[in-house]
Amino acid sequence: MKKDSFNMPGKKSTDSCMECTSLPDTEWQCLGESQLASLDKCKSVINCEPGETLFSQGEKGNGVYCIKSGLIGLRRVDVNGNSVLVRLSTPGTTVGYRTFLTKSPHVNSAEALTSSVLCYISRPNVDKFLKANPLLGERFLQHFYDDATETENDYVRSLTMGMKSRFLHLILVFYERFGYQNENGNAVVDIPVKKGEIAELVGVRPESISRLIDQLQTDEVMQFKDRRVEFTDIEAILQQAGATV
Amino acid sequence: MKKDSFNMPGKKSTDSCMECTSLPDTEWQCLGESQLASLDKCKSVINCEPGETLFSQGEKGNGVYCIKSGLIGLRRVDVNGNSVLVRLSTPGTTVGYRTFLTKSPHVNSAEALTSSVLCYISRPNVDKFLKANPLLGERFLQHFYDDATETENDYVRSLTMGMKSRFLHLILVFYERFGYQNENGNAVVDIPVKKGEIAELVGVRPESISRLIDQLQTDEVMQFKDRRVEFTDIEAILQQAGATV
DNA sequence: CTGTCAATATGACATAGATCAAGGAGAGTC
DNA sequence: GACTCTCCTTGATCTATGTCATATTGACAG
Repeated sequence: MKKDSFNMPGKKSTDSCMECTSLPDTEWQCLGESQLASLDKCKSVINCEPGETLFSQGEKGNGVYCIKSGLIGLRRVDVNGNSVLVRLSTPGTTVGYRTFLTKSPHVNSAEALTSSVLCYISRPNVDKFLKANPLLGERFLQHFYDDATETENDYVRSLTMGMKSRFLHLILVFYERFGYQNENGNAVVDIPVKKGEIAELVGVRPESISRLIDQLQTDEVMQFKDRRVEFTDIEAILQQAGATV
Repeated sequence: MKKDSFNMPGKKSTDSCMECTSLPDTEWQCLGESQLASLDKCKSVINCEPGETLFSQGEKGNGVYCIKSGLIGLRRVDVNGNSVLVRLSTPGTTVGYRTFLTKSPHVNSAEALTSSVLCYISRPNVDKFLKANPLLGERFLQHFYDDATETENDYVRSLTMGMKSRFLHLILVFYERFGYQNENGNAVVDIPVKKGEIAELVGVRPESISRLIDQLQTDEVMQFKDRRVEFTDIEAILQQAGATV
């Protein structure tokens, strides 16, 4: 539909796992060279535009998607149509692996939030590698553990802290992954999602985020320019991200 | 400190796993008779009074506790001292197993909410059984999966639904586990925790729960007598437990 | 039977977010 | 350059829940 700048079907040069810049961040890294080569042969590379769905909640899992680049959101929609972004997945993360731990269908939908490149590995092939290398399963278990712990943290935060703290926490998470220093030596992040998606991540309405950003700017805590955030009062940010205010 | 009606140190008759009424609900059930006999020898039986702590968040895990009877609450206290009951564990559940999946310390504290009887199995012994019977690990993984899914559900509920829906959902969970029909054919549950603990489970203040119960009674949705709840309008309960009202 | 303590209830009030209704503002299209 | 869309902002108002201070109740101790 839109520009296909990232869709270059002919170009296969970066499709090999061994050359993938995200490989070190993946569970697959524990596979040896020969197994990685075999993975190359059975995987398929997928280009996703923002809004495209990888799988939907309720579907049974047919394979996993390893993120090479981009950003994937795991979304949950409840009976009343309320949508929450439960988790974000960045390059190196494999999404959809949970249905391999048990036989249950997907509880969340996965959708591309930015233009993303993914490698799809079908269920039988995943099973093959899991069997061939027990380490792989352990890695996925560790990943699952980390996800679950993080969700539990988010749960507790949602019950004990206000929107402001949760928002600042989220911004700090983005900063950890994507932040840098600008020419003034100030901490800066380019938030990879829309404001409306921030709202879905914090679990509030977009209007509330809008007003909060307003307040943070007049309080000179941080400055927003489009999706670029510059931290002007790091102390306040760190303090309020942990404390109920 | 209090009456020791459940503390009968001399009485060993019900200490055997094979005779434990909760055995069928445990992961340990997959062990054969001989292994269960060996488990009997290395476990120790613990009687816990309400308020007693099994382990605290931040501690490293030294073993697991299998609940024979009673009720255990997993509690998380945040930096500001806000306490949340993240999860309840009923007989048949083994608590503290998470630290066996990875090497991380406990993220929650575990405490007895009612008089409880538990069997403690030390880390080396757990390791021994895990090695001897791979099925045991699988069962714990399944359990972990279910816990994580439930926490994710709670998380979404906390973001999308009001106190009333979350409260009713909790009551229904209690009903599923402990409910029965009374002489009038009405659904009844004896809530196993204090109102203040209900508040911690729902993630609100005790005063709010107090007022909510008041409202539910005048709306003739349910009647409370001490900890006994009688459902008078099941339709309303089911509907509002799912819907944002 | 009275004092004490924990748990719960009640009332008055404060506030965080939701809701509803308009109004910009930027990107792609004609 | 005007059109339309989606995304975002802003203002007015409403409501759920928190807060704080003060009862009440029931269990147990002396």
